[in-house]
Amino acid sequence: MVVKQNNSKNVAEALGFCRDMMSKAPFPALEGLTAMTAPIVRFAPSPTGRLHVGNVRTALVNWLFARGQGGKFILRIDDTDLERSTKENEEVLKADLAWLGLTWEDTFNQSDRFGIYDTAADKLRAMGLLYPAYETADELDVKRKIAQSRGRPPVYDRAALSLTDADRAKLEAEGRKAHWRFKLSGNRVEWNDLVRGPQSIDTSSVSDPVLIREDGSYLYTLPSVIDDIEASITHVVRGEDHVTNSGAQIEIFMALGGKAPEMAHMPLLVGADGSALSKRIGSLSIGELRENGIEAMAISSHLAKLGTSDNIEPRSSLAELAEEFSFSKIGRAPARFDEADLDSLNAALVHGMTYEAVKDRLAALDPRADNEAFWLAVRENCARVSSAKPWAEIIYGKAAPDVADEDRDFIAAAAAHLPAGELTPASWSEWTSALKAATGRKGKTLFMPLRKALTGLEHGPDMGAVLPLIGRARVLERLG
RNA sequence: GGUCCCUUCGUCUAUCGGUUAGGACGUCAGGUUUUCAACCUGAAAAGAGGGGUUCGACUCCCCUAGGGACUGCCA
Repeated sequence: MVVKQNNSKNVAEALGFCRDMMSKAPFPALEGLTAMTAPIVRFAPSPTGRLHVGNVRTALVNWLFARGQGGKFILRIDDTDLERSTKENEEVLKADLAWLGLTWEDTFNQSDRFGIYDTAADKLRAMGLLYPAYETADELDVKRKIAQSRGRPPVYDRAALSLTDADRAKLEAEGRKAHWRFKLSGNRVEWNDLVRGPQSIDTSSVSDPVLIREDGSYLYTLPSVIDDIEASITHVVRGEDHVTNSGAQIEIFMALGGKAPEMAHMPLLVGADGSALSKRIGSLSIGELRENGIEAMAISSHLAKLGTSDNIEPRSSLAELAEEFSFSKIGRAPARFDEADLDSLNAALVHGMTYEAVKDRLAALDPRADNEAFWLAVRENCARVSSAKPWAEIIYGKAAPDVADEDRDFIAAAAAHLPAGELTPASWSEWTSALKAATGRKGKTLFMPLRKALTGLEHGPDMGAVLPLIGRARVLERLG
């Protein structure tokens, strides 16, 4: 990949012109235009921790959009912060995405590309768009506080712009190192956001973004733009916490000669209580969810539909979700993420899962559980696949027969009336009918003692299906 | 403080000036399953508040309240 430099100015201007026209055009025209080329999108996590629901939603929406349009999904590892990024986190992150089924066409690490960023930074310097500043973090902090106390917006005053060469030499001699800021145009930047509609950011109300730290390392902004240009990203889809950034980023896109991609900023998720999704839920990692027995498709289904005009219902494949995906279905208000809702969606999904879909996991749970009749009998009593495990023990292993004193004679009679031969799904009703005739018991008093004697529990899957699974030998043993 | 965004049943939402304000999840009731779950049927359940504009406002405008984002040498 190479930074495209040629004709940058003309192209940028032309695109800027188009962009203006488009932002004033009604939506259908824009959608028609963007739908013509297959999108290339990227998900760009920092490997500084585990994926959480907010991240996953962003990844998912990118993936669904790209795949729904026959496009490409690129995984970019934003590891420019060498301090906090680890290879372990990166591996876990990739494993989590793979578990979710969010496969990528291409992946790369920003940490492998510092040379490319250096080249682009030089180019910006040559254009006079990247300037050195020498304020320390503390000094900037003070400036901000003063501005605020005067009721002024805390925007960087560009003092560094009026530094002379001599001033700079002096500062450097004092041992100060420069950090580098991008010089914003001060114009209003406009774009037509795929979920928010026409947007504009007044870049005069925003500080010139620092692109390069004092230690020479890159902040998120510049590498992100460079990579988006080189990877030919057509759509940047992310959370609305990036809306303000977009102003500066679009200007950098233009400066570097790239066409700024289409943008879509989704409302953020909030917690069940309506507060910011930071602390508890924000830390709710996909790993925890997975360990809690939540299905990947339950997570995907919930996250894909939450905050959209579609009903929140389980889907069994990402392909279905991709087919149903549309930016136009996404609302603009923050949506509440409630783990309890995810749990019930998960249960609904599990109730309908086929034996084929769970076969391997059943085998891992308990080899005896790995048969279709068993799964079909117990799945509707399972809120998660792992809930099948105790049923395997109850059916195939040891159950603790629970027989009340007043039922002893009845249970003895039951043993005597068990239908002959191999037990089938029809055996249960034959058996209970015979017992009803023989003992005069009916209803709950007929049924419940049998269930408790055979399973030790007062609840559970349909006995008609369970009885043949327990089998004649164990039935007699438990009755006896 | 400033900028931007948002607000319809508990939750996710439909409505794009005229509707008995619809659906889904959840809840509750009934049915069914001789249990629970599942399933079926039904019910309760909403326009944040206040001003306008209009014959008519959930819908358009303003104010207030509440919520969110940004305002970083984080992403």
